[in-house]
Amino acid sequence: MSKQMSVTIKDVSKDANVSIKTVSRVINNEVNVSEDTKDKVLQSILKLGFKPNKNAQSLRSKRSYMIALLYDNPNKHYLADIQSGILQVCKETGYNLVLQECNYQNKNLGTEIIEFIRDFQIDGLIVTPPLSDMDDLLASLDNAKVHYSIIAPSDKRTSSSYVSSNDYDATYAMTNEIISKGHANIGFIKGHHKHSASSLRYKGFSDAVTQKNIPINSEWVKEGDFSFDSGFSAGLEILDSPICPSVIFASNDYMAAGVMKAAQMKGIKIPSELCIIGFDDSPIAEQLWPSLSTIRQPVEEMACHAAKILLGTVDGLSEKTESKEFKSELILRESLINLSG
Amino acid sequence: MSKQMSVTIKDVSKDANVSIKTVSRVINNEVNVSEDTKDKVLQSILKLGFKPNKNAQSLRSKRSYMIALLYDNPNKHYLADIQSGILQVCKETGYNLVLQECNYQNKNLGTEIIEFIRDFQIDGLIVTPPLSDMDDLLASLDNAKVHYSIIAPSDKRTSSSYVSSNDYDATYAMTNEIISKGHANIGFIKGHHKHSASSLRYKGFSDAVTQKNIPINSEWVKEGDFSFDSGFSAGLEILDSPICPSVIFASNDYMAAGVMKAAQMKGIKIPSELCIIGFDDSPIAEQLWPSLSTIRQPVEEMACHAAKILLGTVDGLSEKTESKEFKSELILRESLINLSG
DNA sequence: GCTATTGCTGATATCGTTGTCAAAGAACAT
DNA sequence: ATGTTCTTTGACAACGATATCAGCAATAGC
Repeated sequence: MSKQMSVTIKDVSKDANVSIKTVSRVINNEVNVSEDTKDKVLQSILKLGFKPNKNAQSLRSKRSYMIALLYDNPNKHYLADIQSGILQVCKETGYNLVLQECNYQNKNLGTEIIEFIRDFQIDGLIVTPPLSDMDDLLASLDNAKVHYSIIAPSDKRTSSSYVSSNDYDATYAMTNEIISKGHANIGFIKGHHKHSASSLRYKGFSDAVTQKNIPINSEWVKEGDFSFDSGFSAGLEILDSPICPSVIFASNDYMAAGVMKAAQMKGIKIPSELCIIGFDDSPIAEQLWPSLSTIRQPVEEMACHAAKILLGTVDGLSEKTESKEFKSELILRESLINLSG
Repeated sequence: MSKQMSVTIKDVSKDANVSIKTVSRVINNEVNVSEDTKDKVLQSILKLGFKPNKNAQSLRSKRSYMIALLYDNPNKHYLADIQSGILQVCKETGYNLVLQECNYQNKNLGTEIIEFIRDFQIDGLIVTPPLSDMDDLLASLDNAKVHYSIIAPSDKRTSSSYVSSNDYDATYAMTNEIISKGHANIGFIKGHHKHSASSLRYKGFSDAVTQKNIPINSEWVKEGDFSFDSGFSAGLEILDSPICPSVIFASNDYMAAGVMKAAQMKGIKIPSELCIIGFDDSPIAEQLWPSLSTIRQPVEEMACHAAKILLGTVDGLSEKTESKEFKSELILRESLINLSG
């Protein structure tokens, strides 16, 4: 059980009385190995507890069984969800996940990533927002023939694999929900301008109100950056307007939480005097009081799928998985009620 | 610039007109290379843009330049902070970080981890709570001569490297702060019983009140598991008592947030009718209204230090870094005020 | 002046796999 | 019986680095 030196392919080949190449064939599930020898080899592998040395495999076959996650500082819960989604798939397939924090303002990002991939023979990448929309980065990757899959790119690319969510449809639907509750004075806080989701979410909102002939009051539309603080200050500004909206729809839950704090500090009662809507269904949504109406995205599932796509292309063996758009779900909680006035 | 094939040590040796071993010597900063040849080789390396192949290095030298983070599902912000701390050091030193999610109830954890390390030739581990206190796991690691450093173990081990925080002192100090504000009816919500921090924090609290001759009302002491929900239900229970405490001290901010929601739902005003204290200074502490008094631990810094310790032992070259206890800081915000009644 | 030590260098084996290619044997067609 | 194809197998090179060890100067010690 507690062997000091690890068992190599050579030991197996001796034990099974075949050549090392044949053992290699069995390990890699190659064709043209007779059932008999295959069994024999598998027996020996089991008996000796042989595990192929990944570094030797990588060196020879130029594959590392490692994929990397590229991210730039999105919110931590989002990142954590992404990670667990990917790790699930990794666990099943024997791959490992390496983290690579990036700075999207870094001019040499493409070059550095490619260097990193070469250094460690990384088999593939999963790219998360806001990197998902950096065309030059993606072009570099394409150029270097790096396998990757993208989470939530702004435009559905035909060239590469991605998973996306229906941000537009979701905000559109939520806006109609708000309107159906009798609200007509609606504020909106946009997300970080570099994230493609920001414009999609705003468009879903603005299309919905426009179609119902509700005017957009520009005083009630602010731009944040998805952080609590930006939501807080945007909230303060909006609530300083001569006339306040009866709803503020923030592009994510953290900004919504910021708005809630701003309102509470000003003594504005939620939801009776002001309704608040978020996006993402972060844990905080349920933890606030009153709890936050929001839109749930299956982030973990999306990441899971992105990993499957990636490994499908990397690992010829597993079946190919297709790009997919995930559907969001409206979560109605205490922070949105019928207009009382 | 866009070489198709990568440059190998052989190419460098040809270009510099020395043996490959000499190039290897230069790469690894070995002694006994004359300045002249060293310069020559460095020139060639620069000129050709040579980067050693990590897999070949690993295969031969049994080092992977990868360290792994072992964790079991602590809260996501905590984990994210830990990750960024480690990644900082990794970036400086050229190491990479691999994630390894564990289940502390897994009977074979030790064996599996060691297998994982062997498979990928992982150079070292950073162990986070609650795994930090699993003696059998640590024993397996010791036994297999795995390098590791521990974040926040319960007892300061002499054998291995660790970073710890002064949980006991911090809760002790905070409790005195509470008492000095005139409070004598104090509730406490313990953390997950498997986390060593839980007992330390409780002990800091109980010692402080006992020393001031303040009795502990067992109805006001509940056990949670560090989650929002557990704090919420513990909060509800405590606030259902015939007499309510004037302060509830929760062992982390999430549970404190749960208590806050429970109080708000019951119409109890914070902080005038109930003060709430948390621990960790999670982002949520500042986002709540009223904002939460809490204790700040330099988690990221601690992780940073743990990584330095680990790499110090793994990588003989860099200087050794010592185990260290980090000091926490009391953060006093709106949720704690002088007893008004 | 002769041996011992030290500093620097290179030829070659080696790590543990996979890739190449050729050969042996079975199956089939002529 | 002979040639052709297909399946199964193994010998050996290769991946790109480090380790070992030996060799050759140059210096030190006596």
